[in-house]
Amino acid sequence: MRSRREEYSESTRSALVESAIALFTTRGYAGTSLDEIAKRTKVTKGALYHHFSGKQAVFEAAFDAVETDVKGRLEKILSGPEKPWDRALNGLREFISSCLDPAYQRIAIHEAPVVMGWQRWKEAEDRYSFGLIRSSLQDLIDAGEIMNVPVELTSRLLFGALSSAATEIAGSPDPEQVGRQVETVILSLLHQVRQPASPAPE
Amino acid sequence: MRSRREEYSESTRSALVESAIALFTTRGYAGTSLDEIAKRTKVTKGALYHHFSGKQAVFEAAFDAVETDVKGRLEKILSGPEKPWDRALNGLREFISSCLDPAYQRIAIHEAPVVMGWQRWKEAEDRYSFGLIRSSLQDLIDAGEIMNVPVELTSRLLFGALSSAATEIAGSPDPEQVGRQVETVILSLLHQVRQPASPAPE
DNA sequence: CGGCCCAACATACCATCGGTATGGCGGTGT
DNA sequence: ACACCGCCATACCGATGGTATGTTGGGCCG
Repeated sequence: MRSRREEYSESTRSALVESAIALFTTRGYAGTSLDEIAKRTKVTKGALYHHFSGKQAVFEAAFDAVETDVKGRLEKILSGPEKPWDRALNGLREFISSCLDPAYQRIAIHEAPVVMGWQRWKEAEDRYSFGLIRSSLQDLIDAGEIMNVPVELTSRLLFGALSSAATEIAGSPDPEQVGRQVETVILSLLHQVRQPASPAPE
Repeated sequence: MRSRREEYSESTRSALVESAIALFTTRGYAGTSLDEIAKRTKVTKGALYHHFSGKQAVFEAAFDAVETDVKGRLEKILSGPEKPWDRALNGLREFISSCLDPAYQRIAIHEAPVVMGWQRWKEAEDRYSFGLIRSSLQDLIDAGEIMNVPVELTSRLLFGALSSAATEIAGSPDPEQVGRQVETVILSLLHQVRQPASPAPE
């Protein structure tokens, strides 16, 4: 049972997270003050510190929010009825697309490793988008679609490449076109490790 | 002609940079105060502000130092007498090796994009390690060793993948072994793109 | 219904840190 | 030798993350 009290509390908390996402995205972690976040939410710093233990905690809540969002969309696609290779391909497109979201890109990709520390970031990513990329790769191997590459490491390489690519895409004047280019390059690499079971369809 | 005055000045400046590199590497940008840097160099903040316009400038000087170091080693290898493919291979090994340096990894790879801003970082990287990677790739294409991939974009992907890989290597209990694994995976991807002249995608 | 309790905030304050303004000492050119 | 100025020290300010304490209003018990 949720009392009115708890409703209000949850409401202000999510409002704080929303403000944090907006400000962290535009001004970055260091460039945003807690007073700003509080002011934008129309509460005081006291309220903020009631819900979060500090600035780091606020950031991690924002990180959690954007990651959960992306993870949801990816999971939906990756659990579809298509064949493994097609699911992976759609997942790839969706991930690139997600990386174009300024919030995800700045908070989750760029600032998170620095703010949270690489160790914590890596552990967190295991439960979010990176985890999905890795399991997708594992699926492709299990289905015999591609060669038996080292999953953990290859996932890292892929994730790093895609993250860089996403930044490049977002910074380009024609994101759509560069996006397709990225897809082409990635596929032209992946195609090479694809098992000879199926001859190249395209 | 360098007077004693200038010698002293240059000496303190480089000492400041050295301290900055050490502190930024261990505690990160946000976790390091200018007072600490000054204290470690046995000068005051006044001296620091005489040589640098602010904290950002100190960081960029540190960035410049570590990047110049890596660039020097890479250039030496990449201008060797070997064939393009072998030079690139050696360059790859050297870059991976360089990424294992905690200072280069944390300052140049992780914090720089956040601290300097992605735009400035990208422009700076063009003049350092990324620039060398891109020109190496261009050389391979010019020499007909690999397919005519989009150089700019593929370099970004490579750079991103290698950076992630380097972090993974450095964080592993057996860096040497993971390092070789990275080399294997990268080569197994690139090696397939290596071919007797073939037409290009758009 | 009345009064107590505690979660949910607000207010006031402190320490630290980046940055600035100013002072002084010593090398250097004339 | 004398003035000058680069090199660095000292003192101070405003902003910001964090803390300590005050206040209010909903929930619950008698």
